[in-house]
Amino acid sequence: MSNTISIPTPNNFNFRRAVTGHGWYDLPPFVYDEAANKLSYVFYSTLTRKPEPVTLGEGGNSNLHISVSKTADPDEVKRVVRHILRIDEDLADFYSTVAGHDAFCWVEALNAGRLLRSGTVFEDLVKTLCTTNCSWGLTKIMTANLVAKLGKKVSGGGRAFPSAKSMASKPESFFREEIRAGYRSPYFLELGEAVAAGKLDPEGWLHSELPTDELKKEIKKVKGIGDYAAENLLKLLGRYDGLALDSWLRGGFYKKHNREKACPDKKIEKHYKRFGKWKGLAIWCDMTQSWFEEGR
DNA sequence: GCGTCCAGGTCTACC
DNA sequence: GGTAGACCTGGACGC
Repeated sequence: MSNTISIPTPNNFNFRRAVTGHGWYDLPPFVYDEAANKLSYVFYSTLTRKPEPVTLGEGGNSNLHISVSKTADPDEVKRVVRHILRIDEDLADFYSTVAGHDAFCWVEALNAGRLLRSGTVFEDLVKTLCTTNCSWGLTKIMTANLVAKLGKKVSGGGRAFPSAKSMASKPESFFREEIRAGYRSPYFLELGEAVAAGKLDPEGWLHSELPTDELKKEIKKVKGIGDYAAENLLKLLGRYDGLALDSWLRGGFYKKHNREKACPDKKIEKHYKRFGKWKGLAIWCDMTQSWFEEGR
């Protein structure tokens, strides 16, 4: 790497919180150096037709510094980085929605609410599938295996997330035995084949004009994607209408708002209903408040 | 070291 | 629409 690109960031943008406000930074090909506050990532360039490593860090004066290879296309790098860190996402309406609620007064002050996402919707979809019905530890194992065993290698080290084509080229047994995906194995293969054949276009969901309910139905057509997974992906697409309830969020809600007792999901829905289309982001901020208090 | 149990979200069959 | 059981893994636990 020898070129440095700078891009300006909004006033309410905090690099460390934009990276660590969501667990994705812990999944390859992301590598986060907490001490240096630098985030490395490898994306597959559609222009140079090869994996391009980037390293992001704060540059001062509201700028983000990006270290890239000499061969990388600067405009493509900027586009990918802006997408990953959601630099162009306008959270003003979210901040004004939560501003009137005492428990959320910290949210805007600490620039919370930017959820790190991958370079492509396909990558986020596969990673979301890796989060279903398993521990975070197993999610990391499956993601690491996918990158290590199927991702295109960078000459200087590191790998990109595998393409749909490379996933489609492997038998189901590969996902079962090498990725440790278990019963999800046929789902990975089916997804890779559908995207590689052009029958499914996850990237199109990013700018879909479908109402969220309709888009959720489309996303749920992917085998292995249910309510939680679809709503989680919708959050990464910038739609926060759904809570994406999983056991971790439910447990956090019981602890914080229900005297550590389990309750029906409807009660959780009712609690966040006041935040309207932002309720999915509101519950995420509410449940991760301690992360910010710990200095993330 | 081995066996057992559990958590985790979705699918399918069934009512 | 709601429910039960199966799916599969890693980790915790007891022996």
